[in-house]
Amino acid sequence: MERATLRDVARLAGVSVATASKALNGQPQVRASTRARVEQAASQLNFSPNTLARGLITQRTGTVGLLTSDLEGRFSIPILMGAEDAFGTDRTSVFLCDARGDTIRERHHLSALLSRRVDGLIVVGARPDSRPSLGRDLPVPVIYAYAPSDDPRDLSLVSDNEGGGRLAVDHLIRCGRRRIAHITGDASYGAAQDRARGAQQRLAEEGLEPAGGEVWFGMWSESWGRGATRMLLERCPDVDAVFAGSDEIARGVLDVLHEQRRDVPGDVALVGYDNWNILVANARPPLTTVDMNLEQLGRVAAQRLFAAIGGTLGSGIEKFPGKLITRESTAPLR
Amino acid sequence: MERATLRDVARLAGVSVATASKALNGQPQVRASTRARVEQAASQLNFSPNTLARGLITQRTGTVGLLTSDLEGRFSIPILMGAEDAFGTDRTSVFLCDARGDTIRERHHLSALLSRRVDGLIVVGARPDSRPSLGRDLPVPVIYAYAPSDDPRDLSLVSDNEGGGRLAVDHLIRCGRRRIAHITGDASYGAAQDRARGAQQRLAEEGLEPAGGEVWFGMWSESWGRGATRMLLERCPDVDAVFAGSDEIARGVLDVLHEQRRDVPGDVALVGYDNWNILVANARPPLTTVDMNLEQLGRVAAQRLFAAIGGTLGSGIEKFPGKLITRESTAPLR
DNA sequence: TGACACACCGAAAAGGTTTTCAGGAACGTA
DNA sequence: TACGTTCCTGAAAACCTTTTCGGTGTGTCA
Repeated sequence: MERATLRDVARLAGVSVATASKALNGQPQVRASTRARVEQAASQLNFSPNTLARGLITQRTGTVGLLTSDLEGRFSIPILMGAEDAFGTDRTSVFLCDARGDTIRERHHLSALLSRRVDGLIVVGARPDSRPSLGRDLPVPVIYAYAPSDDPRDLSLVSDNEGGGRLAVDHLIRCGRRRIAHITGDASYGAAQDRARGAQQRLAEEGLEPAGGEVWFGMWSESWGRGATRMLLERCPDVDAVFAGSDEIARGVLDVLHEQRRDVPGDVALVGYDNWNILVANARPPLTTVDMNLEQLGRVAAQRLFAAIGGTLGSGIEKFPGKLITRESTAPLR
Repeated sequence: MERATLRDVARLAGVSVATASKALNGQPQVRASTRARVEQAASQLNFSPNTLARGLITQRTGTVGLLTSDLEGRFSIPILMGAEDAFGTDRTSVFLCDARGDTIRERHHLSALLSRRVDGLIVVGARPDSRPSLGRDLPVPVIYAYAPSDDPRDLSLVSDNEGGGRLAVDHLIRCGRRRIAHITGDASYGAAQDRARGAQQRLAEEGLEPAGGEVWFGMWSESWGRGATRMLLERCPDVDAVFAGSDEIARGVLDVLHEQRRDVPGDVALVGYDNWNILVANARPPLTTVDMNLEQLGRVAAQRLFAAIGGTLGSGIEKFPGKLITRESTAPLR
C-alpha cells in the first residue's frame, strides 16, 4: 500500500498543505466546511502523518525510552504498563530496550534512543540498589525507577521496602501471631535489609523478637526458602507465622510446611513479597503478599517526565508505599 | 546539554555539511585526513545524527515494531531478545507495544507504529492459536510469531507443538517408562491438541496407550495439575511417568506426587513444557521440560523481516522445532 | 605545454510536516 | 462609494540529513 502524504490529502480536498495541516490538527482558523472536506479526504486516503517530519519541526517525537536491565521483564513490564497508561496511547509511545545487565549494551541502547530523539528516558535497574547514573549532560530528562541512581542530583522513584516489611508484619500481628520469622534473600541487597528493618521495627513495637532470634538472610530462591524453613522448624518448632522476602522464597517455605504437615494458615501464616501472579495465585493456599505498586511507579514516572519536558525535573529519591494483598495464606488465629 | 547538528560539526571541521555527512558515513570519496578531522569534531561535540531527518531522506528508520498481546511478556521477551540479536544493536531498534489483548488498543498501537514509520512489524499473539490478520494493505512487511495469522497469505512462524509432544514422550520412553500419562491444559487450545497428538503418536509407535486411558485436558494451571494427578493416581496407581502440557501444570503434578510420597524421578518421571525458568529451575527436583526455542523464532523473524525490506515476504506457516532440556525430574528406570 | 583522468569537495534539492505572515474575500459602517 | 474589520486561505521558511552532480585542483601522459 502506498503512503499518502499531506500533499495528497490537500490536493484531493482542493486546499493547500498549510490548510490541510491546520484542519487536521484542530487549529481554529479554518472554516468548518473546509475542515470536513479535509478530514474526509484524509480518511479516504487513510492518511497517517509522518511523525518523522513532524518531529523534525516540533522537536518532539512523542516517544520515551524505557531502558531496563531486568532480564525477565518482571519489574519493567508493570512499569511499562503504568507509563503507557499515564501517557495515553495516542500521544506517546514507549520504546523498551533491554540491556541484559551489560554496560556496553546499555550505552548502545542509550545512543540509539538519543539519536531517535526520544523525549525522555526511564531507567529501570536490575535490582533495587543504587546503580550508576547515566550522567548529567544528557539532552533529555531521565528518571530512574525501581533502582535509584547513585547521583543524588538525579530523580529516582523507588518502592518503600521498609514500609513493605512493616506492612507484612503488621498484618501478621493483627492476625494474632506472635512468633513471627523472617526468611529473606541476599543480605547484600538493600531491599533485603530495608524490608527486614521495617519488619523488626514493627515487631519491636509489640515487644517481640523475630522467631529464631534473627532474620534469616540467604538467597532469593525457592530452595533457600526450603532450607531455611527446615532449620527454622528445628530451632523454633512453635513458630506461627513466616514473612518471606520474596514470593519465590515463600513458595519454598510453603513446600516444606506441607512436607512437615503444618497447616497453612491454621498452624503457620505466610506472607510473600512481590505479588508475582504466577507464583502467588497458584500456590496452595494462594499467598498473601506485598505488591510494590510498580504500575503506579510507572505512571508517576511518566507524569514527571511529561512535566519535565519544557520545565525541569526534581531530584532525590522518592519512595512509593506498597500495598498488602491478602489471600488465603493468612488468617486470624483461632 | 544542547544538541550539535551536522552543521556544527562541519563548521568546526572546516568543511561543508555534505562532506561531513560523507565522512561520518564511511563514503569513499573523502580524503583520510579530512575524515579524521570530521570525526574528531564530531566526537568533540558528541554529535549524534538525527535519525528523524535521516529517515525522512532514506525512507528507513531502523526500527521495527513488536506488537504483543502477551500480558506477562513471557513469550514476547525471548522473541524480542532473539530479534534484537539478529538485527544487531546499533543498526535496528525494536519498539515493544503491549495491546493487553484489547483490539482497540492494538489498532492504536498499530497506527502509532506506522506513523513512526517502522520498517516492519512482528506480531506476537497471546495464545498459540491463529489470530486475526492485521490485513493485507499495510505499507510494511508483517510477520506473525508464536500465534499464526488466520490469513494463509501472511507469513507466520510458530513453534512445532506436535514435535514437542513427541520429543517429551520419546525421552520418557528412552528412560524405560511404559505407563505414561499426559496432563495438559484447555482442550480448546490448538497447542494442547497438537502436543497431545504428538505424544500419542509416539506412544502408539511403542504400542502404548496414555496411562489412565486418555489425555487429561483441563486448565493451564497448577491447581489443575494437582487435581488431575490425584485422579490419575487413583485410577492408575502404577503410573511411572507424567508429561505435563506446561511447567505450571507440572508444578502442580509435582506437588501432589510429593504429597503422596512418590519419588521423582525414582517412582515417577516428570516432563514439563515451556522451560519457564522460575518454575522449572527452582522445582524440587528441577524439571526436565520442552523449550520452544522462542529466541530462535525471534531471530528468524528479524532476518525474514530484514530480507523482506526491499524484497518480498513469503507466506504460510513455518514451524520451528523445540528442544528438550533435561534436568533431574527424569532419569532411567533402575 | 596541453589534454585528460582522477580524487576530492561543496551547492542544492529532496524528504513531509508545522508555523508565520501576508493577502483576499466578504461584510458592516460612515 | 470608500474604508476598516473579520475570517479564512496559501506561499514560503524551517527542521536536519543524504545524495547527486558539477567544479576545482593535482598528477599523468603524449
